[in-house]
Amino acid sequence: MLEKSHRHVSCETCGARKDSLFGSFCEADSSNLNEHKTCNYFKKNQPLFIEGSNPRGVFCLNEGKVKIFTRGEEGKEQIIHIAKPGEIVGFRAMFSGEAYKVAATTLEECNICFINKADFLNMVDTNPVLRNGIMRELSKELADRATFITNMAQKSVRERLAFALVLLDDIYSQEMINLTREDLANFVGTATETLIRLLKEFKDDHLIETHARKIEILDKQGLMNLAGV
Amino acid sequence: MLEKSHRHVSCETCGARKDSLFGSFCEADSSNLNEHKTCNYFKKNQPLFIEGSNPRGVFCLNEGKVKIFTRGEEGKEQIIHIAKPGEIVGFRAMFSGEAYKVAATTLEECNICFINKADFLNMVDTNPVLRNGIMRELSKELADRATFITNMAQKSVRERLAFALVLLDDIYSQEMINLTREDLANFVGTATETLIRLLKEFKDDHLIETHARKIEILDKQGLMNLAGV
DNA sequence: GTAAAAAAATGATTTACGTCAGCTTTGAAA
DNA sequence: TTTCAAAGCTGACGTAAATCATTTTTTTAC
Repeated sequence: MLEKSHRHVSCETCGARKDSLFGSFCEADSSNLNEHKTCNYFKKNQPLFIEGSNPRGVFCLNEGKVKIFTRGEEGKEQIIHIAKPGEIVGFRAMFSGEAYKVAATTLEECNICFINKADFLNMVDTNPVLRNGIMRELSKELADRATFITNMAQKSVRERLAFALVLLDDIYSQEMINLTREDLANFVGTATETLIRLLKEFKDDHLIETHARKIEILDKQGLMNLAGV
Repeated sequence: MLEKSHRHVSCETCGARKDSLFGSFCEADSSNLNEHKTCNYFKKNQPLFIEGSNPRGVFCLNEGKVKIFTRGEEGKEQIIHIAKPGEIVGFRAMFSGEAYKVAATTLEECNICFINKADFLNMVDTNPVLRNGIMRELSKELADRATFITNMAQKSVRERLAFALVLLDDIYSQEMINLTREDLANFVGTATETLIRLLKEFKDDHLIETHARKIEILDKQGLMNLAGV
């Protein structure tokens, strides 16, 4: 499935681009973008960047998913976001002038384009539509994270898991959710054992079904009710 | 103390401006800003804006502090940030094109300037230094919130309280921390009773002293160690 | 296809923290 | 200065969820 896409993808014809911040690009912009990007294959569990390193450019997901996470004291991951094709990863640190505070690692085999810092910043500087898109994106994410914080503070693990499954169902759209139990626990913010026990309860309640690692959502509305959304 | 500042403040001479996103403004910019702002007095516990309302402009804090919060299911507040003089509040929603996802309420008597949306956006559009400052600010806050989420997920209430007190000590600089126990609990993400019990433990350990509502930090390094920072 | 390693699952136990209920202190307004 | 509601504090108690230990299943790599 990745076989076919494990090659150079042109921005002009990239299906993922249309959903991205570059979606509004005219032909000239797209072709310019295409000349300034490189196209790379990443295998599963391969880091795009790690905490503390200096940003050299941005990553544009063409195929596959990427987890964005920080590490707590004992190195335990807290997954902040899971990025899907069309998303641009790593652009926040372009503007802060600081090293990465988060890390990004592939969750599956991925096809990812890279645009170096100078080229990207130049595009942002000269393209008001892109710039506004980025500011809108930054603002929306800020609001999302406020909700995330509130959920962590006030909801039970059961409610947060239900909420996470609903979010993941959108991210994985037609596919089934395919994360290790540990990654899922690190997204929900709980212990792996607790997560597994709750998944079983959700199965008993016919909200989900599991196929080995994969999770199938049977009753999305039921999960939303449980999550209090 | 507020008496003297409860009047029109000029941007050209505003002490708080120098620490703000408008800090780099030249004389012409400052005077332009001054003409486009209104200066308002807010009493304690007065909302600047509430969740779900539509943004009409931004608020520039000249004196006093403001809490930024969301509400969970039963209306319980989760404080995301406490803004101090020099900070500009409410500018994120300017770019997202959505209603406020958070609310802002004064924590004390405040002197706050208001710049309406069109004027502010015009400044952002025409002033690259301001714009870059805003993008930097948005990015940094995004990183801060990732840390916040991780703390909520992985740290104990005791650790989070220690961390919060260290943060608040910076925000309140020379003054003592002066928040209701409930607000402090809503910042740490815990129950008021639990917060009070932990404050007592911190007192017993000579990390803090309380003077009625006010909290004095005795051993900041000790708190940082406890917080794991 | 098989072996080894990694991940998932289950059980037993502990505890940090939330909730409820009642009492005391504080500070704003009359 | 007095009053009274709001805020602060304390104790008793229950439970959600973490931790640790072990077994079973799945995945990976040869």
